[in-house]
Amino acid sequence: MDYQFKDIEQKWQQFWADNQTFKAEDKSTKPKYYVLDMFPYPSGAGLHVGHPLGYIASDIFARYKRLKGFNVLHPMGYDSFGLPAEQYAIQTGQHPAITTEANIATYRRQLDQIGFSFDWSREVRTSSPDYYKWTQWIFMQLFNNWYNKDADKAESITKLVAHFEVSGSAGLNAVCDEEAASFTAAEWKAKNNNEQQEELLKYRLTYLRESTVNWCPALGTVLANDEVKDGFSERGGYPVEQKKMMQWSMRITAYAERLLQGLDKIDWPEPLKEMQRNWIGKSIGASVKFPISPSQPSPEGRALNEADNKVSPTGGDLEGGAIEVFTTRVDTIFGVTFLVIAPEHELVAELTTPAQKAEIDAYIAQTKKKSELDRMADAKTVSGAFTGSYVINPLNDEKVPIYIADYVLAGYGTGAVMAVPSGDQRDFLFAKHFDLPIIPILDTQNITDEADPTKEGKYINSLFINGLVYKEATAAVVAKLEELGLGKAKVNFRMRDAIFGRQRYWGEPVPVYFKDGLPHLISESDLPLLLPEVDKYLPTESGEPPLGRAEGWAYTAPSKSPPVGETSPSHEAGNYRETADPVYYEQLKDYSRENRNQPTPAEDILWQFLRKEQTGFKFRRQHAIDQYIADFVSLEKGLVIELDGHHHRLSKEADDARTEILNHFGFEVLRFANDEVLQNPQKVFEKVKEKLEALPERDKTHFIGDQKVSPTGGDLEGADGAEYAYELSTMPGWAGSSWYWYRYMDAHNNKEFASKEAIEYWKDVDLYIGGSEHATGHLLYSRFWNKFLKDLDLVVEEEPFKKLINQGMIQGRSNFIYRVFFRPWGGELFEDADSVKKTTPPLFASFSLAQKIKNGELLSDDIKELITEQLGEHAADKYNISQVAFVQRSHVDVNIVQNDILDIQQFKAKYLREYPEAEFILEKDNYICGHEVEKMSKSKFNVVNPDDLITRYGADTLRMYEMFLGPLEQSKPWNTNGIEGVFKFLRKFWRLFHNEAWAFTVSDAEPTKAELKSLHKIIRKVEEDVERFSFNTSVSSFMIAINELTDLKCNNRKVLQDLVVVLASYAPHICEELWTLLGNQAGTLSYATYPKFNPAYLVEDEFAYPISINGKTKMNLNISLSLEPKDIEAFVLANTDVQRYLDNKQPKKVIVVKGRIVNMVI
RNA sequence: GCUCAGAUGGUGGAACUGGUAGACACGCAGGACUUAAAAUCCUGUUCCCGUAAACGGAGUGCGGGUUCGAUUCCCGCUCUGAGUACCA
Repeated sequence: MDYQFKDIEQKWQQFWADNQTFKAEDKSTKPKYYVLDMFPYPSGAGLHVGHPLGYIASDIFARYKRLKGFNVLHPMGYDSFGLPAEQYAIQTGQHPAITTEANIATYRRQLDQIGFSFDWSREVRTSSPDYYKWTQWIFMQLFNNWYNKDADKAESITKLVAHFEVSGSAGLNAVCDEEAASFTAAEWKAKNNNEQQEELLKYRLTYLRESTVNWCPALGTVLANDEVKDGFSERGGYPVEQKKMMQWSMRITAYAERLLQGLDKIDWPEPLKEMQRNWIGKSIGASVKFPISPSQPSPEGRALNEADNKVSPTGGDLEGGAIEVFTTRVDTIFGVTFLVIAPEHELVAELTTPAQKAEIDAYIAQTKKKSELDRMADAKTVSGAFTGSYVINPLNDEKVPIYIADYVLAGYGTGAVMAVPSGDQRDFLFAKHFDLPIIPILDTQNITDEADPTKEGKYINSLFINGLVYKEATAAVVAKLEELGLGKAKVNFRMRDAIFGRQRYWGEPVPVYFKDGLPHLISESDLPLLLPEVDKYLPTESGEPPLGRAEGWAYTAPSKSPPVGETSPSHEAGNYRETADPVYYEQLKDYSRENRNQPTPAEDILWQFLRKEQTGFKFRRQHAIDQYIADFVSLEKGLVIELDGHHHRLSKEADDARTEILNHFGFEVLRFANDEVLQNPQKVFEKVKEKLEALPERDKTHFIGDQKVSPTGGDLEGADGAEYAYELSTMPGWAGSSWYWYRYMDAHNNKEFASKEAIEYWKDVDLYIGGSEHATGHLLYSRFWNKFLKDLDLVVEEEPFKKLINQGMIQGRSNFIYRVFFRPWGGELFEDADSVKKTTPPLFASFSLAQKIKNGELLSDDIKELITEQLGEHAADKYNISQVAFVQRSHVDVNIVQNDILDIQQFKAKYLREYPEAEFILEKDNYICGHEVEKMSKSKFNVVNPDDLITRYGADTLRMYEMFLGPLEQSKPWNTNGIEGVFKFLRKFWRLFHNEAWAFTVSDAEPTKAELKSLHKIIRKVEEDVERFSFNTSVSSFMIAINELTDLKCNNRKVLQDLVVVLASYAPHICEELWTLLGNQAGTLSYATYPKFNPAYLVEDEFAYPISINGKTKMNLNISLSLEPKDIEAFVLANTDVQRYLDNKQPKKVIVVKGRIVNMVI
């Protein structure tokens, strides 16, 4: 029978599934090998032809390793939490779990038909409770640990508490928040539980802290740095802004050095390692404190500082009297002529003198207006402002002015730099602009036009380092600074802690509840904390994450009532603490602050009337009451004023519910429409005044201290089994993918994330294949979590992925058609030409004709001639051919184009409605399409679906063709054109086993020398190629081998049987079929033995030496390989043809490389 | 700007440690079979000069260098792609 790929492939896929052929053994005497693919997010679009590229490569490798006698773990699963399913849920109301389930089914079907050798018994899904139970469990371990720098590893929080109890914060070398306080053991013991918890939170490896985050309003969530590209969200491309919020973070910075060092020990692509190094961004330098010159720190400075309700961080006040900078060139300290601090620097207000205040305020206002993008675009213009204050250079006592400028970033180093205009180009430009001195500090420096950052030469103008060279000078300066107690050598990292919370629904719930505003872990026995059902997948009306909608989303304390904590810290007094529901307090505080900072125009106007007690009563705006944020409220009178049309306002019912609750808490609600306020604010103001006068004092009995009303209506007070609200954020997408490779080792364990034995057997991933887009996300976080788990002795390897390969991106190859228009004027087609489009029947010109029309080489008359010639006598009549011709290009579905030739029949059927009565002007009887390489996407009609190709050619052909396309790591455009060649090859291979009548026929004769040579060549070649991941070249070699054996008319059983094993990892279905036809037991091929290469079969006794003259090959001569160079030289020189080339002259020199070449110099 | 990767026929690409540049495949051209088309098979196919062949010349982004010999090593440059960016 001819090669019936469809039947064969279905048969074997069924067989593998039924027999669990690829199930890895948990224990084995064989050596282990772990081949892992980056598991996919199951998107609704299904797989396109680019997705399986890496999977095919890893599958070939896994199958090859099985043949080489390894116990191979080759699993697959789904990274099934994520945004698209949730966005879809928001639009349609369909639960993300249902969408995800459906998408996974599609993925599974598509993966199965490619014939992968995955061990599906170990499948994982990050969104399955069995799985995310352990993601939550690992989160809990992170919460329960801190980083001890002395031990250089994570240690239990109980150990930290023990340290505090014995010696307070003294002698502790920990990675922690900057605000961590110093205290003695006695002070520690004097703290109450909440205060202690608050302090411990500053050390935990996952912690809650107010931090500047990337907020994406369109997605309604924060994003990690690696999820933001150029100021836009990676998913969806929405704008991202900076914002302060209470957020969960992961203290990945604790591992910065280990993450950096580990890169040297793993076999990863260099560019990828480089990206991680840049991301970690280690710079070695020094920190220096510049004492503030005692002249005249502004007395109003402090009063003007709005952030009064914040505790000033240590060292951030004038008592210490110094500004700390970080520099990588401490040797240039004598060249410092000014200091620059970030506009957001905490000392700005205090340093600003009254005389400079206006200028500084204006500058700050100006920078605030600039978006991140503007700031980047503006990089070249110099801007800044003088504060009026000075610091003292500690090494030469010079008075140095302090400026603010936005080229200094608040988030890096200390947010302050010492400016050395002679050595740094930005400082140089700044100095020129503000006319500040520029002092050369090295005798080799040339600073006439620009800064010279050289380290060469000897120091000048630099007191005690004059005459020294760079290394000596740096050491001397650091030593001096240390002596003075004003500086020390310091290492800085660019990497920030990773933001961990997401204000979204479809993710792992954080196993945390809040008590007295502090996070507490739930009990381990309550894991998994299941994702609750919600009515909608949107934020609540008060702006809380979707989980805020879940009913009863609260933790029931397992035993007796927890001790009632102290009331809020004093600096919160006078705020809305007393009216807000304490459970939501922290969150509400953030949202209300955000709202205050972004008032709507109507709010702004109304506020002008209500502020400063103009009504006779004090009003607060964006004030939290219970779970809501009121637009304006008078607490004395209990009057809430609400404006409609604020961005988070939803429906009438919601408003009514809100009014009811507010009434319940003793508030009257007054509502105004935005337009009312905008059109007649005076009238609104009068109404407010009237109402205030009519109202009695508010009844405050609802809010007494921390005695609270539960958000769900139940009464918490003092009862056993009291309820505390759960965290409302969920975990980010990278949580589940940061440890999944361990779950595959022991996927069904319900006692541990994976058993000790399983981890000790499988250890780590030997080969990991995936895209480089995960360089600073998944791959960095995974290394971080792995190191953490290693510190806890839960895993055995420091690095999770020994070898990693990035498969290249498959780009799309779009095809274009060219529509011809005629109209009275020429040039491009604009939108206004719609009428022309509609009234003219579609006429398309083949590619090169279209080019000629575009270039004016083919005019209307020529076109008419072509139409008449190709379409008939009067065909041209329906076009306005007397007018000027021009063309418009549009995408055409690549699936109806083959080798750039358009299938006109299919086109007419497909585009019947869009282009009725379409006509085509052909070249050489074909319609040739234009082409271009673009991203593969639906909108470009260039998506090639693997299903179609499998239907047409089969999975084996697809697998081999994807490999044949080019080197695995290289990005390349998809082009289906060559696939026929691979298909022909497989047919030819099938043919070897069959006679003319397609009957299976093999001979049992002894193989000939030539047959064995071909066979062993390919045995060796595939071995070499697979080991170095050069899959494309082995496909070529297979073709060569089959071509040779076809020429030899080989149907020798021994040769063919080995050949089947060699090809089996590339084209498993056809090989399984032939393997059984050869008389082997079905299904044994996957665990057969790879044939042993025998070099004896490749030994030649002659070699066709290339004979070259002056390096140019002239001819070949067959010479016995037993001849030594001397004899070869004599033999070659004796040859008459050689003599002819030499013109009978004696060559100056003859080079003979045995088995390679003969070269003569004349 | 910085860092990294890359540049070879009409196309995808091969040439592994410096040793016959263009393997393998697509495409194209010609031919066989066929009433015809498809499919299949055969031959040719880097470019230039030459009627064809023999033969000759050029040739791996550009310019130089090392070498008997360079796609491969070194120096300088151009272009393309990726990452990153006032990081002190």
